[in-house]
Amino acid sequence: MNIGDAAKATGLSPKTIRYYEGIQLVVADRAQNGYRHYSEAHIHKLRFIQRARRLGFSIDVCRALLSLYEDPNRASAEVKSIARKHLREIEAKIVELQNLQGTLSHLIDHCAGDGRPDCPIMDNLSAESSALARDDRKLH
Amino acid sequence: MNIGDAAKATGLSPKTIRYYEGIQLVVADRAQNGYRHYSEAHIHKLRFIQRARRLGFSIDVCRALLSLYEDPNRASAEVKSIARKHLREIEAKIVELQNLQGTLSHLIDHCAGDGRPDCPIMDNLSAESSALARDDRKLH
DNA sequence: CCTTGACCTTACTGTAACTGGAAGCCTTAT
DNA sequence: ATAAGGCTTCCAGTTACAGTAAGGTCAAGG
Repeated sequence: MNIGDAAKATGLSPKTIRYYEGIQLVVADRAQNGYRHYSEAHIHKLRFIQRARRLGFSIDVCRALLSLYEDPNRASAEVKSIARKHLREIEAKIVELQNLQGTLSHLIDHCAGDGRPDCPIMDNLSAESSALARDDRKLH
Repeated sequence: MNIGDAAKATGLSPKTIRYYEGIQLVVADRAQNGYRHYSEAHIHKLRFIQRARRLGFSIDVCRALLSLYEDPNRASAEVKSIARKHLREIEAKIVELQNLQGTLSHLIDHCAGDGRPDCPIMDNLSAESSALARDDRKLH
């Protein structure tokens, strides 16, 4: 399998697959002409990584997961611990974004959105004290 | 005001303030000795940017907001539109993360987390068909 | 006067995870 | 023979900075 076929088989782009080789994540064999050659085992690894990336795991964590994947003596506790850490980070990010969402939608709701310059959003950013600046404090 | 004081006054680091000057966002005056000098107007701008960044606006959008901030003839509709676009992006990101959260916490719940290698998380990543791989499909 | 320490300056590198593009070789079909 | 498409490497760009090095400046103290 050449890189183009490997790309189709894994849902990754050839660019990405080359990048993964560059960082020693999945290193292909080479044909006589210099072309990369991918076996089924390579494809499995790449697919594994693609799925892990889709779940938001960083490349470094993918590397760790991949080595656990290939370790028949792994403890599922280790995998679970990695996943839990990732989950906590995702949850923290969600909370952070929800706070932004609350503040922003509140400001947007109070902006006339017409041709005049007066704008609570701007007032908030410039932090002139205003009714909305005060409201914003309540959001915390 | 030197850059250190400006940093304290705005909550930004000197590095960040220099970076903002490098990208022509807020350009300071210079003293005879080459030191940057910040007026109250500079501080206001920097504070404005700091708040906008805290709300998650990109530097490019901050630039646009800043120019609206300084335009006495601005229409609040324009500000509102920018903010709404940003809010939509935040909301999309929240949904995306919540999907990850759902999938991950589901997988984690079904992982024994003991010393044995069997692990639904790994099964999901390697996409061998399993009860949990099937469960995962239901999550969509 | 000299030193010390706290500032300030520029410039370069590194970060995450790729994507895009240039220049050129290989293969296959017409 | 040539054109199309795929492959190769290498370099640059993305975001928004932070770290570090090498060196100039300033105020205070001995």
